[in-house]
Amino acid sequence: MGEKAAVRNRLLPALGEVFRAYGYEGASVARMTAATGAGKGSLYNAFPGGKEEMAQAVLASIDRWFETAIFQPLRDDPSAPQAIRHMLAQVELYFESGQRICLVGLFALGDERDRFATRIRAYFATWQSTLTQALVRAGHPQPAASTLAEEAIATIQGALVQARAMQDTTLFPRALSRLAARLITVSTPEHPFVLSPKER
Amino acid sequence: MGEKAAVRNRLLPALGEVFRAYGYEGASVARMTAATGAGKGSLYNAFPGGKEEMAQAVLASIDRWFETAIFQPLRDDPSAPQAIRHMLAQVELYFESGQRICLVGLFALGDERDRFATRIRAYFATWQSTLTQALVRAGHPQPAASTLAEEAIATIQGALVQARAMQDTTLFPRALSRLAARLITVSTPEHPFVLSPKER
DNA sequence: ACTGACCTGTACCAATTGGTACAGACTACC
DNA sequence: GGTAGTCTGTACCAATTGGTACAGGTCAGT
Repeated sequence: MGEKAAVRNRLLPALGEVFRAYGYEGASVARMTAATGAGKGSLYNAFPGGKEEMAQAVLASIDRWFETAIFQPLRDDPSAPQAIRHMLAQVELYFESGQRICLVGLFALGDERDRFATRIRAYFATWQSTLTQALVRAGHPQPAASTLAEEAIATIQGALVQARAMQDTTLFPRALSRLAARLITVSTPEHPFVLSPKER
Repeated sequence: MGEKAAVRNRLLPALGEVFRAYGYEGASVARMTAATGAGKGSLYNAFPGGKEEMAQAVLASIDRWFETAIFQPLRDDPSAPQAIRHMLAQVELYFESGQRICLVGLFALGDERDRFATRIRAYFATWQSTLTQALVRAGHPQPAASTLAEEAIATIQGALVQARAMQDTTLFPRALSRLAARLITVSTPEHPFVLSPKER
C-alpha cells in the first residue's frame, strides 16, 4: 500500500523544519518526535534507514516542490519573463520573506554535503540551467544568461544568510526585487539590450 | 600572564575548522581534542566555559582578522578602489577560493544564531558600513553605495554556498571578479556614473 | 468474528555527549 | 632546591545519542 508513503508525507514538513533549525547533526530523534508528535516507533517504521533516510526524503520532497513550482514553469511557460517573475514570487513565499532558510544550502555548507552530494548538486544545477533557459527566451544573450542565472542563485542564497544574520525581515524581499530588475529586461529579439525599468 | 591567552590562540585555528566542518552542534569535544591534539584537560583549562566559550573565542578571532585585514583598509586606505580590490583579494585568500566556508554565515543559519546574535550581526553590519564608506569614496552616489555593499556581501556569502554545493572550485573566484567589475568604477567626483571597464 | 498485516508507544541498548575531579607533571620565582 | 601555581592526561559522571525489540493496538479483507 501507499499507506506508509502517506505517513511519510505527513511527517516530512515537520522533519524538514527540524533539519532546518538544527542542521543534520543537531537534528536528534528526540527533537523529531517532539516536532512531529509521532513516537519513535512510528518514525523508524516510516523511515527504516533512520536519520539519513529522513534527510533524503526531506531533500527529495524539496526537489519535488521546486520542480513543479519553479523549474517546470521556467521551462514551459510561454512567457519567459512571467515565469521568472513567478519564480521570484514563489521563492519569496517559500522562504517566508527570508525568515526560513534553504535546507539544501545549509547541507551544502557542512560535512553532510558529501553524504547528499548528488542531490545537492542537482538542486543547484537544475535551478541554474532552467533559469538560464528562461533568461535566453526572455531576450538575454546566451553566455550572459548563464552568468546571470548563477549570480541570481548566489544572490538568493546569500540574501537568506544575510537576512538571518541581520535579523532584518525587509532585506530578502528587497534583494528579490532588485533581482527582478536585473533579470527581466524590456528588450525585444531585435534589440536585446539589458535595460532596467529605471533607465528607459 | 598572557600564557593562557597564548594557549587559546594556539588552539583557535583548529577549533575554528571543527566548527566550520560540523557546525555548532556537531562540534563534539572528541573532535576538538582530535583536531587540536590537546587533551580534554587542556581544552577546559583554556576555555572554562566549554563549547560556548570556544565558539565565542573563535568568532572573536574572526572578527579581529576581518577588522585588521579588511575593515580598517576600507576605512583608512587613501585609495578607496585599491582598498576594495584588496578586500576582494583577501576574501579570496581567506575562503581559499571558495573551498572554505564562512563560519559566521553558517552560525547565522542555525539555531545557534540567537546565542551569538550580537557578534554575528556586528560582523555583517560592520562589513556593510565600511564597504559602503569605501564605495562612496570611490565615487558611487550615497544611496546606491549602501545597496551595492549589501549586494556584494550577499553575493560573497551566496557564492560560498553555491561553490560548495556544486563542488566547483572556479565558481567563487569568478563571482569575485564579477564583483570587482561592479564595485570599482572609473568615475570621477564630477562624473559619478557607474561604468564597467568593458563599457568605456 | 477471525485473521493477518501494519502501526506505534515503551523499554531497552551500547556508544557518545558535554562536563567535572583530580593526581601528577611541569614551570617560574625566590 | 623548595614551593606555589599552572598545566594536562585519565578516570569518571549523568544525560543524551541513534537505533532495536517487541508487545499490544488498529484496521482491512474475508
